[in-house]
Amino acid sequence: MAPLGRIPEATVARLPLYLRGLDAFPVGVTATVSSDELADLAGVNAAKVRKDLSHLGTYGTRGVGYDATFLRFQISQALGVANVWPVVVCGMGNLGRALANHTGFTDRGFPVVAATDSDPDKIGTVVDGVPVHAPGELGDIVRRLGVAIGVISTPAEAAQGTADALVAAGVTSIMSFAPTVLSAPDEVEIRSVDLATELQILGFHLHRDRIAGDS
Amino acid sequence: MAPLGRIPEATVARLPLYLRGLDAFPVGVTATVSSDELADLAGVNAAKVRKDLSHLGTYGTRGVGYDATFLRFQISQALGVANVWPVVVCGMGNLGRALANHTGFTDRGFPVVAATDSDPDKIGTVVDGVPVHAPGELGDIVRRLGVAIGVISTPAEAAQGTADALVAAGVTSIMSFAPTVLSAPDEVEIRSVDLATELQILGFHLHRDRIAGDS
DNA sequence: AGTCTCTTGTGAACTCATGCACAAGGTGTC
DNA sequence: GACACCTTGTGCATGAGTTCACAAGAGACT
Repeated sequence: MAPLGRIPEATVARLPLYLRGLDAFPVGVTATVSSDELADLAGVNAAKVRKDLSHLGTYGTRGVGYDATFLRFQISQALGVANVWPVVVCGMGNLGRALANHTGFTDRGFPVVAATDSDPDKIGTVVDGVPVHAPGELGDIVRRLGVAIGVISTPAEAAQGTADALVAAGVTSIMSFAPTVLSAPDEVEIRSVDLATELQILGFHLHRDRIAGDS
Repeated sequence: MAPLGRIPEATVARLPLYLRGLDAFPVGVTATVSSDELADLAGVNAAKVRKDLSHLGTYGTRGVGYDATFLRFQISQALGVANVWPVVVCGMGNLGRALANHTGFTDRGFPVVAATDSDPDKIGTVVDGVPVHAPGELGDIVRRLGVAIGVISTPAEAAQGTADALVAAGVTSIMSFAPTVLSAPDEVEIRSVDLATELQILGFHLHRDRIAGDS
């Protein structure tokens, strides 16, 4: 009903999952997919799928399901997948190098076009096709290569400075792996992924289960 | 008031952030921290901090704040941080290698004690102190080394098989980086982190802002 | 046409989480 | 001891997100 109202954050976070699930259907072949099937493919439940898709104004066919091709188009449209957003990786440690070389990024429209690192031995080299520059050149890189997203994989101490440099260069989307809080203007979108924190959450449940077992 | 009731999931997810924030206070020195300060350190607001801590039955002192040392102890207790949970990394590609070598894991009580990979050239080698085994040995590794958590950093195609093997070996906590949905029994806790999905969410906002700008 | 079966789209209840606002209860000062 | 000043702990209102349940439609078969 709402052709393009505000899409809830929770829905936005699931749209990529649906898109990923639709990869199970070959392109060019007409096929229909029900909310039930898509729910399985995305790992959520059917009611959520239907409500989420209703926010896109996507119309499935009652009694039949959704046309897989058209649905893919609709979700791609909403997510802006057609765009290509160049990425710069800041901090070429173990994690940074893995990210720079991550094929899943380029495949989905997020080519890593450059990297920065403070190690003089790395500056000027090309790692897996990605040129490594000095942190001071960040502003220049962003402007020259049209970088839209900055990935921070520096040590925690350097993270805020890196974020500041990215913001100063006009980057408004940041994904950080540094285990620290970053401050930035409101218009800058920051997604923070702390791997150790994720493990601690798993650890909490293990701990709880063990206590529950000791009865 | 509630010495140990059920702690809401949202609170559990923030406890590691508080713990991380408390690192700003030196151990052994008595210091007090207010909910306001801790909120800044963890990147949330003060009301949330107080409500979260109230779930632990933690008592701060009105007019003063929380004793940093005691608070650290309380949160550590709740999270079960005293325990050490050995981790096995499945899939030693770029990402797997970075994870196996990630100091943040060992530092927080999650030592990577072994890894698996299907590449015959890697099997039998030791990468950054972590021995690499064949996937078939997974069950044996888990039992022998007391592995509590499995990290899946294999390609998507191999992820489900790896998860099945982990579950069969008795692992009930899995962290997956594979871009696919994993199925497992209910008692198994799975945390899925898809890096490309995270970028797509950032991309959505960039896309939206660009459209909003074109007016 | 009528009926049966299927699946969407959505109103409504419900759960979970957030944020406000303030009383309760400490500390320190005069 | 009284008073001023803090900061916690929490009741309550608000909001976001999830789930249920079912009417409304679309196709298929007779």
